Amino acid sequence: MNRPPTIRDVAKTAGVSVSVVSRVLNDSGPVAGEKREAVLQAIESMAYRPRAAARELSQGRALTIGLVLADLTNPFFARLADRIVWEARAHGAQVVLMTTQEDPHLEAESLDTLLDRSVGGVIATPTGENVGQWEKLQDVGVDIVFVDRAIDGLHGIDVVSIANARSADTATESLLALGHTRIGLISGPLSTSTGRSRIAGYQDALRRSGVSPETELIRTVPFRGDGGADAAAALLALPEPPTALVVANTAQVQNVVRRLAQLGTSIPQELSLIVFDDNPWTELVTPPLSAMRQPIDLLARHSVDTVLARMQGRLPTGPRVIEVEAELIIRSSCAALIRPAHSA
Amino acid sequence: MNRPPTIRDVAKTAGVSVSVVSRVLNDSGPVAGEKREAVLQAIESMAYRPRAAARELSQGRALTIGLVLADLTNPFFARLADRIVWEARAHGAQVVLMTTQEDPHLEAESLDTLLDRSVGGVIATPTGENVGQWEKLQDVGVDIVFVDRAIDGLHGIDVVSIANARSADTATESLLALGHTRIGLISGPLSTSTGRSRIAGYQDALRRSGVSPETELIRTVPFRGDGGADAAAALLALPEPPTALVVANTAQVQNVVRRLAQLGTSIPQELSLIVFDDNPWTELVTPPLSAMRQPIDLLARHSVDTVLARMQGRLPTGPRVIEVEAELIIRSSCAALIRPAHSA
DNA sequence: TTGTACGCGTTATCAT
DNA sequence: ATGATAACGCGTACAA
Repeated sequence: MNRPPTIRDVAKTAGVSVSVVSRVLNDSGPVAGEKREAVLQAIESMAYRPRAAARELSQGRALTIGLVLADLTNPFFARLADRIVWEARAHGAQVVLMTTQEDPHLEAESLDTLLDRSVGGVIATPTGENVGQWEKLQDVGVDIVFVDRAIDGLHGIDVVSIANARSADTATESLLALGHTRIGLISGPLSTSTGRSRIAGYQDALRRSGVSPETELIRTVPFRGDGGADAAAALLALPEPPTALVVANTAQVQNVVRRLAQLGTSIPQELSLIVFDDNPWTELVTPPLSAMRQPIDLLARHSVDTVLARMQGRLPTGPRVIEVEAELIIRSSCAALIRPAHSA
Repeated sequence: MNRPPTIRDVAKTAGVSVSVVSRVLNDSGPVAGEKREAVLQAIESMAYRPRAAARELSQGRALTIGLVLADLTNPFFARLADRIVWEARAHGAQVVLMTTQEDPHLEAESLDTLLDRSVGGVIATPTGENVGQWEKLQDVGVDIVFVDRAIDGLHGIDVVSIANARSADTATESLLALGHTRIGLISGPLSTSTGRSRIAGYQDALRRSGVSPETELIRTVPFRGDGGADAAAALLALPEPPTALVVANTAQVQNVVRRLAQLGTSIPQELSLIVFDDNPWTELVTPPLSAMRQPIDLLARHSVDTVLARMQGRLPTGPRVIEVEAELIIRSSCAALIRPAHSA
């Protein structure tokens, strides 16, 4: 139980004043060469480390990033968290992690807590609610970056995501190229830009091929719950079921795939399938699934870069919107349409 | 950019002194009923929230838990993190997350950082190195709980894990019951108690059935890298390959399964398989894999309970060791041995 | 370069 | 028994 040395201890043994020590620590002013040496020496020998709490208190802001994710059970978010922690560390920033479990109430609580902790910035996958809360955070100067999703009613917030419209377009197009015209789409809530963009991309691809999008083939489901699985089942139960399916709600991929497996739907014979987000297991299932691979490391890098840049005030005003490309990985879950669907 | 109210602001508008406010806040002393009301009122109306940094600074310790995990890419750790964050939140504690990527160097860095942040406690899956660092942490009064793994050379540290020996025993026994006698084992490093215990359990089960454990069938591999996959391949390349395999290195399950899939080893015909840790995808692959399910929520709950209890000094001295039971989930990756192996 | 006030919640001391 | 006051913890930043 040793009391760690303080900056004053260092100053004392180095024979200088605390300000000098602070100077060399943050390189925030001129220090005589020898004095600097003495200080470095003292720091080294005493194994001095500045206390984060003290720094935060005086600066009113911590070099800490609040990471507010939906849940770590989802491999996509888990890997995102892994990379974000990694990137943050590389920049000397810490990450305090919170999960919303897609529950706006929990999200609200988390935001309050982050306020208490006076974090400098937040990277989040918002639930879509709590607009007021987010604004309050902004109001006290916390920099916010939404990653993967953005929500309505909130302006001036940086967003890092994949090119959603283009990705959905690409996926849909590849299915069209195989002769499919009845292509189902399971996507995220319309309250998120992600959901809307993916639907738009899907529709664009369809129209380009002269296929008119049908409402019954588009299902938007919440990020959490059995919605995705149910939607898949419902689509298959349609009088004229789709011959191909795009699961563009990243959070629901697992549920949908599981349900499909339970239903014993033979893939790709009965149904061609493309899922959003490529996981280690997508190639382990039978058949290996074609997937839109999201460059998670890029999402992570850009989010961290953006928050940190904002925190250090080295970003122009006005929201920064970054889109990275997803890549279609072709495996064995898509087949050419043998028996074309009745085109009504 | 509003400056949040301080405790003195609250005291002022409530017409009392700061001590009174502090009293009601932490309920650390008697306060007259009406005054208390006034204070609560003021807090409410001003939306006052105490700054965490100030509290930490004065107390020298934060109600923050450092969570040091190997990596979140592994679904086991990801789900563990998810539950730990959840449990911590339920107790009003925050979690700062760091990953070691199984690299002792990164781990050392993380520990330093945690020291700076004066976290009250740490929950970790240690790499096995940095014994000195861990001791230093202990020395300054940070409470440490190892979860899932424990390491040698470090005493007086609380450990929460599954009953490793028994689990390996159970898995092995179920294979023996199917007639297998040449059962391979891929386990974690011998430097971890986890690795050793699982091997011991495996051997016990074997001996109980009159089968003498053969060294060539036991492979210990590091938590990271291709070791697990290579070990699996090596086992299958043996002159007399095993007819069943237990993958008891949780961190390597993914690698092993992937390699097995690449090798086209037909399961369970050529090889019966039991893996440690049950994931959403273990039942999605073909065939669905039998697995030892680890009660992740219990691991999380007990680790959080333990650190917090320690932090609040309400635990007797002497390390607390908690073991929870894992459960064998039978699916379709194990079959009775048709053509018994030559018993030499 | 140095001295010192400051930020803010906590707690010990003192007065009522 | 209550409430008020001041000192403390520690790094930062500005004035001297």
